[in-house]
Amino acid sequence: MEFKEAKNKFVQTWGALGSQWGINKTMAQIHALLMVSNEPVSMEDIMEELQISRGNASMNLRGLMDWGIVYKEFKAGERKEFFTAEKDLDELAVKISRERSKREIKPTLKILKEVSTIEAKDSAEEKHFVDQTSKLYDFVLKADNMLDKMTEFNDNWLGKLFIKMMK
Amino acid sequence: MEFKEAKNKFVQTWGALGSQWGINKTMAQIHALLMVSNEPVSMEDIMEELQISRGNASMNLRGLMDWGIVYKEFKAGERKEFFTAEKDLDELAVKISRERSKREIKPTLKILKEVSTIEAKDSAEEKHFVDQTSKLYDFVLKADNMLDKMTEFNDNWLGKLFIKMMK
DNA sequence: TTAAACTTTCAAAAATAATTGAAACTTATT
DNA sequence: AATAAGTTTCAATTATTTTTGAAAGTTTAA
Repeated sequence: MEFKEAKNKFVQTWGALGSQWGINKTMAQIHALLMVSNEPVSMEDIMEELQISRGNASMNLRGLMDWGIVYKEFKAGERKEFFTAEKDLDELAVKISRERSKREIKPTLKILKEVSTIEAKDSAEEKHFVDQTSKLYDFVLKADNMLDKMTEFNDNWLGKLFIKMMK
Repeated sequence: MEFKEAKNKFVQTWGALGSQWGINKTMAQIHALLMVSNEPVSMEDIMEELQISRGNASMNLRGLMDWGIVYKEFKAGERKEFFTAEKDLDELAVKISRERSKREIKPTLKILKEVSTIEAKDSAEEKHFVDQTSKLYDFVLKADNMLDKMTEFNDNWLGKLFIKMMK
C-alpha cells in the first residue's frame, strides 16, 4: 500500500468510526486528516482533500475547535488561516472526556437525581424504579469520576505506574 | 414529580443520550423502559408505552438481544413473548464493552495496523503519518486492553479494591 | 475608504437513518 | 390440516441530519 492510499483509508475509517460514536462523518474526517498532517492545513486544502464545501468545512472546524482538539494557526506573511490537531493522544483523550462529561454526563446525572428521588409510595413497580435509577445514578457518577481521575493520572507517577500495569 | 412523569422523563432522557452515542433513539428508549420495569414486558406494552409500530419494536428488540443486554422470557400459559433487560449495571457495562470492542475497536485496530506499516520512504510527511498512526494503534490497543481488564476486575478482590480507590 | 481576500452563517437541498404497516412466516391449538 | 396467535421482514414512507452555496460579514492592505 502506498502513502496516498493509506492516508485515504485512514481518513475514511476514522470518519466511519465517528458516525458510530455520534460524531458526524466530516468532522471525524477533518480531525483524522489534521492528525496525520505534519504541518498546518488550510481550509482550501481540507475542502480539496475531502471534497466538501466551504460551509461544511467552516462549520466542522468550528465544532472541532469547540471541542478544544483543533487549533487555528497563523503563518507569517499568509493571510489565510491554517489548522492543526492536538496530536498528543493522552491530551486528546483528556479533552474529549472532559467535554463529554460536561456536555452529556453531568446533565444526565442531574436528571437521574431528579427521577430517582420521587416519593416511591408502596407499589413494587415504583420501588423498583427508584431503586434502579438510584443505582444508575451511582454507577454513572462513579464512571464519570473514574474518567476524571484517570485523566489526572497522566500527571503523577503513581498513575503512570498503574497505567503501565494495565498494558 | 409523580411516578409516571418520572418514568417518562427517564425514558426520554436515555433515548436522547443514546442518539448522542450512536444508538438509535428507540433502541435506547426500549432499553430504558425494560431497565426500570420490575417484570417482563410484552411487545404490545412496549408499542403502547412508546407509541411505536410493531415492526420498529421487533427490530430494535432484536438489536438489543444481539447486544446481549435484553432477554426473551416465556410466561407459563402465555403464548406471547416477554422481554427483560440486564439489570446488573456492572454486567451491562461488561457486555457493552465486549461488544463494542468486537464490532468496532478490533476492526479499527486491524486497519490502523495496515496503514501504519507502509514503507515510509524519506519524506517528512510520510514519516509523520507512520509515526502518528503507529502511536494511535498503540493507544487504541492499550485502551481496549484496559477496558478488558476492568471488566475482568469485577471478579477479583484487587480490582474491587482499586475501583473503591477510584470513587 | 475602497477593494480584495478570506470566513461565517443559514435557508434550502440532498443524503442518511429510522419507522411504518402489511404480507410472509412460525408456532401452537383444535 | 386448518386456523388462530403471534413475530419477522422489508419496500416504501417519513423524519432527521448533514451538506451546499451564495449572501453577509470581517479583516487586512493599498
